[in-house]
Amino acid sequence: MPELPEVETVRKTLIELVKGKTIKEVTVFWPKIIKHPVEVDEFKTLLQGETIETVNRRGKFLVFYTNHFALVSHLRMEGRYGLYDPDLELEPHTHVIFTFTDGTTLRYKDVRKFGTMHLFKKGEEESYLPLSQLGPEPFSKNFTAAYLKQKLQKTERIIKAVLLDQKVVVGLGNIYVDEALFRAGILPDRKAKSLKSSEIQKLHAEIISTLNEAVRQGGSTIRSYVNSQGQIGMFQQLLYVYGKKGEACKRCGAVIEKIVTAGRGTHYCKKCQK
DNA sequence: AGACGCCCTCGGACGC
DNA sequence: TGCGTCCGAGGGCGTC
Repeated sequence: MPELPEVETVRKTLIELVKGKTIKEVTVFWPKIIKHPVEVDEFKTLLQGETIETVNRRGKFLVFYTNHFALVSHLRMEGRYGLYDPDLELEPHTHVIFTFTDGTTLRYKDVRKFGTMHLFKKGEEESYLPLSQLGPEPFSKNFTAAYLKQKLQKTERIIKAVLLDQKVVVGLGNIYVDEALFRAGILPDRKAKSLKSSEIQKLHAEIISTLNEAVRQGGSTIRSYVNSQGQIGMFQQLLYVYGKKGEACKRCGAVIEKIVTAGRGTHYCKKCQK
């Protein structure tokens, strides 16, 4: 389930595979992946002859830039990109194929068909959903403890729900929210409002350091995540609570609990987190 | 403002 | 034990 560290790792590997390639043809087997333009034929036609200049990331979205367009792609849980020889047999769950003028193909696979693609004229992508409402990048100077404090104080929601909200800060999903809250020693179902300044400072620092370490490790491979060159991440070895229900806490030895809160499976240590 | 349903598939859990 | 069935997993957006 790609969150910021996984998407960043995909971006780094993907850019090496596609930079400078020119699109000859686009094939779409599952049109519902394409959210904009509404007509899939238009999506295919607009991309013909376009050359990929770079691949950026905004939150958990990949953004492919061509001469004239920005292709905004979300992998959701199981979306994957890979470069293939055109005569290689199509694997199951292949939904979109970009065929390049050099004969290679970029294939998008997604078992659950949850992923999305939006194509906009370059420069317009930030003005429309899905990018228009996003909060600051966690590594940017705009994401300060003071900013986070202000966001936490004016909501009735629990802290986990707030951290999952991409309008507040981008990049955190279920894994890294649970991990950052563990590292900060904060229970996931605390009211966001109830956090003290010292706790917010700690949480802010742990969000950044957790994501930073995960990026350095190439992300976490929990179920199926691999980067665009088929390599798994290594950060799962450094997880404290996510997916550890019933196991001993690495810090105190207490049993890791799992509850459902904010509509998500939520893991925590009742001794380390207050 | 915030909670909830929907999208989608399949592997693992569960029951007989 | 083996097979069939069911449901949890999750991000973002539209709706209430």
